[in-house]
Amino acid sequence: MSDQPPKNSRLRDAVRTQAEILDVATREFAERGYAGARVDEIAALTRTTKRMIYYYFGGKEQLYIKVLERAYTGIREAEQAVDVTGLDPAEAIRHLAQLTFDHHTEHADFIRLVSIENIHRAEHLAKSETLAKAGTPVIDLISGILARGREQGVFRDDTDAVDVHMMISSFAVFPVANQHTFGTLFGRDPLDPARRAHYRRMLGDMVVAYLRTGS
Amino acid sequence: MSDQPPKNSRLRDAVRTQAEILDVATREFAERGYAGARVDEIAALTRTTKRMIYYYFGGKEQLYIKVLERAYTGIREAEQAVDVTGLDPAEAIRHLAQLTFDHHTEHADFIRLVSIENIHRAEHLAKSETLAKAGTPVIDLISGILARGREQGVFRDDTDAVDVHMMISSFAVFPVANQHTFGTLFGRDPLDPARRAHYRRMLGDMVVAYLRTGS
DNA sequence: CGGCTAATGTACGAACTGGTTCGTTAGTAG
DNA sequence: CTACTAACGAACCAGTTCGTACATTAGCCG
Repeated sequence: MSDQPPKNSRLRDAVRTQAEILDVATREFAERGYAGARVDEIAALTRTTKRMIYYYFGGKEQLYIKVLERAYTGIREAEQAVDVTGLDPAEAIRHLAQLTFDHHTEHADFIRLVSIENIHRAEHLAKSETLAKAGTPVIDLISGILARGREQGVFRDDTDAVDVHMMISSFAVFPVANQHTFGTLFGRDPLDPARRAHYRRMLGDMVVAYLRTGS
Repeated sequence: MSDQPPKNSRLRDAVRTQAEILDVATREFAERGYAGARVDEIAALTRTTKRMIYYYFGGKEQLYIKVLERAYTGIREAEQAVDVTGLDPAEAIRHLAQLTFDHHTEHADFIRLVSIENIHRAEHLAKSETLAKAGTPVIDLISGILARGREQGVFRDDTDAVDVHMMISSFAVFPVANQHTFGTLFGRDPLDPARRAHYRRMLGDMVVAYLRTGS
């Protein structure tokens, strides 16, 4: 039981300070949008000062881009971890769709950042070198599933992987992205646990039913 | 060919001034978000001055709420104009879905405002008396179609009108709401005319295929 | 045609906000 | 132990932004 100082006992720790700024900034940008986010507010919620944001990131915009990059990295990693070996095509696409649904409904901040970025016509996304060249593993995965489905004659063949990904994403994103307007107008919280489970099944059924329909 | 002064020759016209402010404000808010929109900019794009925005609307937030109300009124009216008499249930739901798709892809400003409003957790929507109590005609329409479909034994019965509306909306909203991030990441503009027609058909097929699947 | 009021324009100010300047200190290499 | 540098903090600044006070006038009503 020695009293060794824990790693973060260092008063000055570049890595930790940067990580803390990114964490707080992610919340702030997701919460208030790019224009609505306040650099001073981010600094205040950190153990450090505004000075360090400019020291490490250069400015509000560069910080926002880093936040975006980190958020997208999260979903890329989740996608790469998906394994559908041993599943028949219908089971495979359902599995992938429902994992996508789970990921989105569990990462509202990410969805909010994407919405915000679309309001800005993806101008920051375009500026990011990391994200521009990063591949999209999920497309390859879907391509493989679709190919198998067609070989076996169980899937239609007039829709490609990107289209199917869009179909899945649409239904996985909507309850999160439009939770509040939808909830207000229809008096029904789309993320209520029971409803969420129902939508999860709906999504799987929907994608499989669509793909099985003759073209 | 008399030289009668046209109606808008009046230098002072309350109705016209208010309408012009609302038009410009809609564009500005949809373009830059609530926090990003500038009252001075809205005024500058109008034939009148900032003074009048405060005179007629009271402030930035009330103006934004009016903009929201007008945008929602547009889609309400479109929904009320939908007529599916004479169509069998599958045809009817496909028709409605594709009209929804058309409306959304043609009204990007509305979709952007909805995204923005969700970032703000629908707090302005909640403040609007007009919108809070306004009904949602489309739900009744869908209810009727679903009921007929079930009577005829062609539709599953574990999904209600609001759920089906959400399914339709998801796929109709996504290409517009996420046009830029999706386009950037997958190198494919989801609103490209050819693609748009393909997605329109996909949506119809998808909803019908889903509803026909046994529960 | 006189006067009353809705409608309008100008100029300004207080608070906010992104970014910077200047100086300080913790940690470590030698 | 010393000296050097990466890491840091406080105060400040210039430009912006929502909102308002004050002055003015178009258009209508009797």
